[in-house]
Parts: sequence; C-alpha cells; structure tokens
Amino acid sequence: MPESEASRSGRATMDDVAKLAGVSKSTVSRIIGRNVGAIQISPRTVEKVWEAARQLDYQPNAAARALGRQRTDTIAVVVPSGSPGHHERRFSNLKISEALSGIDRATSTRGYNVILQITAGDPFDDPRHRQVWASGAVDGILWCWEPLRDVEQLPLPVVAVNAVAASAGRGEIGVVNTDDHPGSTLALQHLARLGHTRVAHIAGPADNWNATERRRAYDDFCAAAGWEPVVESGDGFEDTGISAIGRLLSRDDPPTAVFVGGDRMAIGVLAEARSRGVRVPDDLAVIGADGMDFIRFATPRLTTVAMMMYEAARDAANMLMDLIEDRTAEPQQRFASTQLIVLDSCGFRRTYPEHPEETVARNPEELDLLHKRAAEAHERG
Amino acid sequence: MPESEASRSGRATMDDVAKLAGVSKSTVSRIIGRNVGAIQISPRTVEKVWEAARQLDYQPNAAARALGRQRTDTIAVVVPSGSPGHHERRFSNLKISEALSGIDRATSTRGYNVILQITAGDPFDDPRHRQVWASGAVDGILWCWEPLRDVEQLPLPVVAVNAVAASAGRGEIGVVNTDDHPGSTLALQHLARLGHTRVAHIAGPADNWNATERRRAYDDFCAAAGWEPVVESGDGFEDTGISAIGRLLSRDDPPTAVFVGGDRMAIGVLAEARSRGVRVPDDLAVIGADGMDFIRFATPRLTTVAMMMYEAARDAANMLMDLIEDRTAEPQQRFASTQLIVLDSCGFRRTYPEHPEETVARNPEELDLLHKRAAEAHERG
DNA sequence: CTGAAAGCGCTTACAG
DNA sequence: CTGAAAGCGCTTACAG
Repeated sequence: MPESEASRSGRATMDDVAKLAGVSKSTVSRIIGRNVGAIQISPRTVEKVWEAARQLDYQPNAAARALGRQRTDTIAVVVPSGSPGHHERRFSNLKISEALSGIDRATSTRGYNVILQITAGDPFDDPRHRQVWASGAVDGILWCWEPLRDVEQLPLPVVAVNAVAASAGRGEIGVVNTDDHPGSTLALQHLARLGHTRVAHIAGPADNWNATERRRAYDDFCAAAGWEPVVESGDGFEDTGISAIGRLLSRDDPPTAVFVGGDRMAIGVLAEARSRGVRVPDDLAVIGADGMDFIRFATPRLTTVAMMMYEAARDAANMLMDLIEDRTAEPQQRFASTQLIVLDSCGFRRTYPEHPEETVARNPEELDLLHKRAAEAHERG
Repeated sequence: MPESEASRSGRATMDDVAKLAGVSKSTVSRIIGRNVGAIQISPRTVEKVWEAARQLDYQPNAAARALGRQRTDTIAVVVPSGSPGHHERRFSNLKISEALSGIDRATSTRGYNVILQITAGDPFDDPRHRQVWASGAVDGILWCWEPLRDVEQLPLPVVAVNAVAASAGRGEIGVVNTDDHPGSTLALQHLARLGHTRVAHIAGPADNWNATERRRAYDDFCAAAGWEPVVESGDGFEDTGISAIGRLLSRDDPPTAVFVGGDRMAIGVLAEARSRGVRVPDDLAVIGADGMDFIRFATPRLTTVAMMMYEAARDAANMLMDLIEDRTAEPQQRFASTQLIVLDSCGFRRTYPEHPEETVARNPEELDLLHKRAAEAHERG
C-alpha cells in the first residue's frame, strides 16, 4: 500500500487510488465519477482502478466533486411547519409525510439527496434558507404548499406542489397540484347517487389551493344539479368543523348530507353530530376531503376524497430533476389524481351491506360501476 | 463594478468582493466566513467588505467552503419509511413528523442543514446512504428508531434516538430515548387510582425499544401492586389490537382496564369493544401509549402516555452538534420526558366531571395532585 | 491588522 | 485510450 493512502482526513483520496492502480487521477475520475470522456477506457484499466478503489475503500469527496462539477445532486424541499397554538410542534398537514415519501422515492432512484427546509411563515424570511438556495448547495427547489411569491426569481429550477393557484404559471416554474376539483365532484356525485339533494359544504381557508378548488367544485356541482348552495366556513381544524355543522344543523332546513372541505374539520363534524344525537350516516351523511390516515380511526369511519400526495410529490420531484439535468426542458403544469375512499360515513354500505370493507373510485366511470355492482348485489341478496 | 463580477456561474465570487472592497481574499474570508484570525480586523475594513458583499449580493459557495474547512455544517437524519402493505406509502410511525420538527428546531438555531435519509429496512443496505456518510457530505448522523448495528464503526459522530436498547451504549455514540418505563408506570398508577385491579397489557413488537420498556413497566408494576399480569401481544397496528382485546374479553375473568402499548393498537381496542357492546370507559378503561395526534379524534378520546419526541429529537440533535463541534465531548445517554394525557377513555372525567377538558401529568406528584384536586372539586360540587 | 500562497479533492478541456 | 495541468471557490498557516 502506498504511504499516502491515509491522508490527513484518514480517508483515501483519488490520488491514492491513482497511485495504487498505476494510472493518473484523470483516469480514476473518469471511471469512478462516470465523468466526461469515460466512454472509451480499456477494460483492463477500469478493472485495475475499481480494484484499487475497493482495496482502499475509496469514497469520492462530495464537496470536491460539487466544486468541480458545479452540481451537488441535491435538492431543497421546502415544507411548512406546524401552525401556531398547541399544534406548533407538529406538521400542520399530515399529508407532508406522504409527500416526503414520494419525494424520497423519486430522488433516491435517481441518486439525489434531499435537504429538508421546514419553515414557519414565509420561507423567504429565513436567511438560512436563502443561503442554501444561493450558495450552490442545491441544484433545485421543491416548493411544497407555500405561496409562490418570488420563487421564479431564484437562480435555480423550482417545482411547486399544491401551491396557491393565483401565482401558478407565472414564471418559469413547474407546478404539480392535486386535482381537487374533479375529486370533489366525485364526492358530490357519490352523495347524489345516494339520493341526497340538500347537501351543504364546509369550506376551508380561502388562501389554500385545495380548499378553494373544493369549494369551486361544490358551487359548480350545485349549479349543475340544481341544488341550493349552502356554505359555512372553517379554518381546516376540528373546532371550526364543530361550529360550522352546529350552524347548519340549527337551520330550518338542515342538510341531509355535508361535504366537508378537509378531514380534520370532518372529525369535528362527526363529534358534534354525535353529541347532538344526530346519527351519521342515518340522519346525516358526512364526506371529507384529504385522505388522512386517521379516517379509518374515526367513528364511523370517514368516507373521503383522498389527494394522492405520494404521486404528486414523486412526479414533482421527477420534473425538478428533469429541469436540473436538461436546462432546456420546459417546466410543466400537471395534476395528480384523487380517489374517493368509500368507508362508512355516507351510508353506502348500509344500503349495500354486501359490499367489501373499503372501496375506491378514481373517476366517474368507476363510481358508476361501484353503485351499479352494489345495487345488483343488493337485489340478489 | 469590476468586470469579473459575474463569473461563469453568474454569481459574484469572493474574489469579486475582494477587488471591489480593495482588500485581499484572505480578509474577505475572515470577515464573511467568520474564519480563523477574524478577531482583529479594523472596523473600517469590515465595513468596506460587507458593503461590497451587499452590493454584489455575494453568497459564499457551499462546496468550496466545505472543501476548505473539511466541514459541511450538515447532518444526516436517518428515519424509517413505512412498513409493508397498504401503509407502505406513509411513515409507519407518525411521531416522525414530531421528531423532524424537534431536529429542525435545534439545527436551524445553530446554522446546520439536514439531509433526510428515509430507509426501508436496514440503512446499511443502502449504498447511497453509506456514500453520504463516507463522502464528507455530512458532519454527523442522527439515527432515529433504527437498530444500532455497526453505527459505531462510522467515521462520524452518531447520536441515536429511540434506538433498540440492546445495542445502546456499546460504542462511542450518544443515545436519547424516551423514558417509557416511568411514563408507563404513570399510566398504571392512573388506573390504580381509578380503582382498577384487573388490568391487562397488550404489548407491541419485542424488537422495539418503546414496546419492550412499556411491557417491562407493566410487569414491574404488577409485581409491586400484587396484580396478576395478563399479557397479549400485537404488532403495533390496529388489527392486532382488535384480536388481542378479543382474546382478553373472552376470558372467564376479563380485565376491567387495559394498558395498550401503542395508540394504534388502542384504536383497534376501542373499535372492537364498541362492536362487542363493551362500553369504554364504563365497562372497560383503555389507556394507550405514544401520544399520536389522532387520540383526540377517537371515540371516546383516548387517554395515553405521550412520548415527547419533539424534545427527544431536539436534544439529540443538540448533542450531535456538540460532538461535531468538540470532538473531545463525551457522547451521553439521556432520556426525554413523557407525560400522561388524560382524556376520556379511562373514566377519570366521568368520576370528576368538573375537571378541565384535557389535563396532563408529567410525574407521580402531578398525578397525585390531579386526583386530589379532582376529588376535592367533586366533593364541593 | 493584512496579504501571498499553498491546499482542500475533485473535473475537464486540451494534447498526444 | 490516457496524462499533465488548470480550474472550481473557498480556508488557513505563515510572514510581515
């Protein structure tokens, strides 16, 4: 073994590998780093170099590589932290875990690392985040849930996930949003199929992409179906679900069903209905939106429109890496799919008790099929 | 402005700043980078340099800085991904979000970045993770939930959070675990106070630190209180909670209370009790462990021992940064606190209806006080 | 208090 | 197919 093997840091360097293999640093770089000019190298040399690298347990230094290539194979992922109050220590949006899994799936497949940037408030207000973006520490930014302000000024490719609609498509940035409008329509069709005509809506915060799309779908559906729109507003959390359903149930003509623009508010609705002696789904059908894990822990289990954040985030990450690797690629605007998860809070299974435990419908056709099959089974049984 | 301002990457470099300020690169480095020898610099020079940096919107290059300092101010955070089956797309342990928040709190305060490494299975099996550890891309590793195998061989400081007990304290690594034993004892004392003597336990997986500590606490408490220990086992998820409570309720002498070693299993217990017509808390008191967000969405709201993962993870991150900044510092073994969250599934509030909505007890003294005050209020009312 | 110079460990035109 | 050399943009002893 060459004497210089263990350099100051205790780890082998590319020079050590070159000496042991009897070749130049350039050659080692071409082989190990899969770098420029690596196409034509004699098999013998390749062999020798890998053998030397193995012997020395060589690992290329990330900083030196980044400095030489002007690339880090790392992206920044900006996600919101918890909201104020007693939630401050948790992610406010439980779908973030799902998004992170999707991002990890995409990045780990393509050999990228992820720097996690959790932000309370405006990400631009955090000098440390700006430093990461401007220091060359990352090759691109995945911008999750945050409003899009100024992102297009950044000297890096940016792709946004579930960003506020108003700003989408302004600059040269990609956007992947969940498709809440058609998803919500599916939910409303489900209620219509079950015979409801007095359906209210509890809307989430107006500055949120998902919430506004859900409300828009409700308004559109009412107009098309000839329903009278009845909307109460909430902030996305349990308490406002409780107060909103309270107001709805106190009306002279209380709704027979409610489409709640968020699963956490729907949990509040279930609790308040229970404490008022209103039976769900018998007296009131409740359908949520989000697709949080805990819908299956609610009583009754909550039927909901699930946003496929895993897919959305995975696709967004892939788009970002495409932009990084090919600067001529066009940023795109895409939508991730949604699906209706049919559980117990709308009475579908009461009508069709033979139906399997949990079923999903991803589009009007599947919903159609679902209701047809259930009806057939009902007649047979 | 100097002609070289916009170097190839379009961004100002340290050289540009030096020229504009009329000083040497060394000086700029000492001032901007807060580097060696920065103590004695004339105020005028400092002023000039910052002004030039501001004018050029200068941001030091991260890779170059890392290469020069042999430090990245970045840590790797290793967390488990979802388990197999339909949970594969989510973090299996919802406490991970809480841990990430705690880590972010500590690292962002001290100017560190976080590289997120989500792993399915053994982190050592992922060559990309090993590469991050060995390439100098990070200064240390925060090892969350994973078994500790081989971590001490890594050439970096490592701190583990809620790692399996067996391996803890072997090498030169720090460990911060949640203090499940005393926490669980608190839960059992709560049940004892409420008059229960036939208390069963549903244990989580034996290869999990939290689960084994909870079971140990149960065994110890039974021995001390003279209770007959009755243990059923589960895997931590809802289904096994359902089957375990089924077996317990089918006994000739069914328990009047059950300490469930995990909130998700406890949800299964609540569901199964309901479907069997067993009223909670009247016929059966149920107490969970973990402190998941969704305990407040359950019916009845689940009383539980919450593990303070935010604190645990924050402390662990701080310990790791201490080790990085002072290689002579000793890795330590610490515990993060737990607290009993008293909600509705044990009947405490049925006995003492005047009591506030949600209360916590962090230690035996507080639990004592809780019960005493509740009793007094009860007598007065 | 400040500067010139070597060094960190790679990558990549440019020759050959 | 391979090597010598310049360059990436910082940091830091070493002089002065």
